[in-house]
Amino acid sequence: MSGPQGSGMNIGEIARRAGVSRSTVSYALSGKRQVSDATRRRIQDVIDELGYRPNASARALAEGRTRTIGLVIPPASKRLTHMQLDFVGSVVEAAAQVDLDVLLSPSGGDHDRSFERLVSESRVDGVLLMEIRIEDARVDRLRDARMPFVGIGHPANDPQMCWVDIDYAGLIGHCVRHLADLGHRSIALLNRSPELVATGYGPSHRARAGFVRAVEEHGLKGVELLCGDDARSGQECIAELLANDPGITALATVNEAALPGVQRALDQAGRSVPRDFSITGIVASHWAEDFRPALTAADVPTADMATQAMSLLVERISDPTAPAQHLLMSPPITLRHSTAAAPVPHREP
Amino acid sequence: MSGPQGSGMNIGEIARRAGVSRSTVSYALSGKRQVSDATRRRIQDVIDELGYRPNASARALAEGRTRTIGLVIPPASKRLTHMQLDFVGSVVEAAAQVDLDVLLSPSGGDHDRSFERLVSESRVDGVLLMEIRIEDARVDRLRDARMPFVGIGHPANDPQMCWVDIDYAGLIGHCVRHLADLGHRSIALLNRSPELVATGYGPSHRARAGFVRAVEEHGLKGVELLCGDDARSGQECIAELLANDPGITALATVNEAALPGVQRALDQAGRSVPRDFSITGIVASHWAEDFRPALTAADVPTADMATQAMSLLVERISDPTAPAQHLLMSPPITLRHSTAAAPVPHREP
DNA sequence: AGATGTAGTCGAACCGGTTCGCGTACCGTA
DNA sequence: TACGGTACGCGAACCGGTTCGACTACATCT
Repeated sequence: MSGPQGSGMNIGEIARRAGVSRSTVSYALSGKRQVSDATRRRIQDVIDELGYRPNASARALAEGRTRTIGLVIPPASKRLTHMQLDFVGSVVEAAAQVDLDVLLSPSGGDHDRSFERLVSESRVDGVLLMEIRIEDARVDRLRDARMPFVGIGHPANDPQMCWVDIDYAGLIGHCVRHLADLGHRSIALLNRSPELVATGYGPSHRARAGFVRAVEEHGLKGVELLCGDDARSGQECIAELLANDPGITALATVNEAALPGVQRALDQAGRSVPRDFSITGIVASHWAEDFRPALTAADVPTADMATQAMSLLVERISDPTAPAQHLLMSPPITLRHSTAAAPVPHREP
Repeated sequence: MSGPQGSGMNIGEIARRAGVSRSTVSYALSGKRQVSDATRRRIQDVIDELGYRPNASARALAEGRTRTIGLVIPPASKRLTHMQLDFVGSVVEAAAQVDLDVLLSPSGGDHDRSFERLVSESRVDGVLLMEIRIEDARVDRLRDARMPFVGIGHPANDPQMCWVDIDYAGLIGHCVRHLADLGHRSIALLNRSPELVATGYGPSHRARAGFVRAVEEHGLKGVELLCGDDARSGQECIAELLANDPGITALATVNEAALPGVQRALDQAGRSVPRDFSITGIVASHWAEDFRPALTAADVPTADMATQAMSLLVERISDPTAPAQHLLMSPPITLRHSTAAAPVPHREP
């Protein structure tokens, strides 16, 4: 019934009460050797009666694995985006599916105590690394320590590393093409904050690259906006855009948190979506559906990514020498109601 | 330099290379007994050279504590609110401050494997329990297992339990008084989702109680709205409210996630804030500042709460017999720009 | 000089599991 | 009846730390 905290509740005690040796109890529990039905039942009865659960630390010490993985998240000071939050939730759920626990480590800087504990004290069997920068010292640190890990996102060209990522460049390319097909000639990219971009945040750089390339390919005019990850910044950014570049008729965004502000700025400028202005981008699906009108966008499949990353990690833990795998996900653009044909240009008479 | 994963890197190896016994290395590291400067230096040199870090499981087993706490969060399926997210971040940060790691356990239901592991396998030294319901089996389970824990939120009257919470009833009372002082006579409470309220979610019930009481005290008309935790629901809710009860001139909210929708509904109805309609409530500060106009609201001090909860937990871990403490936080209402004097009633001639 | 104290170190036991090698009882078979 | 195989269980070693008691060498006090 109750927990094993207080009293001397351990495998030896179970063994004593069941009249067998400690090893027999262990085997009865793990099934790694045969134990007679009668004995097993007797042991099980004692266990059920006392509510015994094996001590995790002792087991980890003996087995040489902790049944725990580390999840390295951006530090709390930089507020997590909703997408990241979703991802954390999905990871925890995916881990629970395979009976793994998740240890959280907030680490942006490189010489982080919590991160160091993770890699060097055998606290976890493997690590999921979020918000990887294009040059990222933590990747080297993990490799150095021979700690199995999978990146959520990927650094610059590193074929030995295992990761799952979203194809920001390709997806933004699709968004641009979609807008071009609708007749838009001048469009903007709403990117993340200048600080984040400056640290070499992969998705921002790749979104930019995809944008520049696609804009060129379709012969469009393109403007990139660096915008803080909050509604206020979004409002300011878009207000400024509309003032300076009134010819812009569409927006592709990778900055979800700014969306409420985008909406306000458009409202204030009297631009109605999608009649006067189209919006699309890469957005977690519930944000897309929270927007009015619902956003036509590439829905980030956070749950999928988490599951994939987890199974990659599990595989990597069981066989660290296996060849590295990369998964570049490219979810389709879901058509909703925020994009439409470009407005007919207002010609001066 | 590198980590201790691969090779036989343990305290015995350090001892051998430094030419001392294992216990001496242990004492040199912990400082629990005197070790001569010369020896200590020699040991430290070896450690630095090899990059040794003690194995966490072994240490936990020997010391009888894991230096890890569990954070029980609502399951991922129910999307976490921004406030909860903030809180998770703050907790992790507060834990890092005192060199504790955080193990995440998503658990809403009662017979959760991950939760059970937490309480019964000695995986953590203590637990922080989020989203406590008014009747909550997990509280009993933790007490049963003699696991030190602190609630974020509190169940019905339970003086032995240790918790930190926000004074929803009192704060909503303050909000109502603030609105009454401004001359509003008909106001609404924007509460959380019907499902959540049905499960006996404390804050919702206490907010309701505080609202009902204050409305009565000030002789106002009050309407309670149960509203899903997302912008869409917020929009529908408020649209309906404005249609059915056009006399309502102000809103107190405990539902942050619905705010963007609230804004849209008011815009569509042509009500301008704060001229035609006032809004206040209990809101994480950055949401309050993301709103336009910025919200006059009681800012939830998530970082504070996390720090307080953490220190309570640390204390409880070191002395489980200490008397239980409760902390009912009541942050002041920050005056911003979303409330103003009630509009002059439109009299029919 | 002998008694006393103290700083520094060692060896062994312990934390609570897992795993390996071996012994024994019982089975069927030659 | 002797033999080999199998099913079952035991004891001991091990995982990598911490901690306690004891021992040594040397300084101090009387």
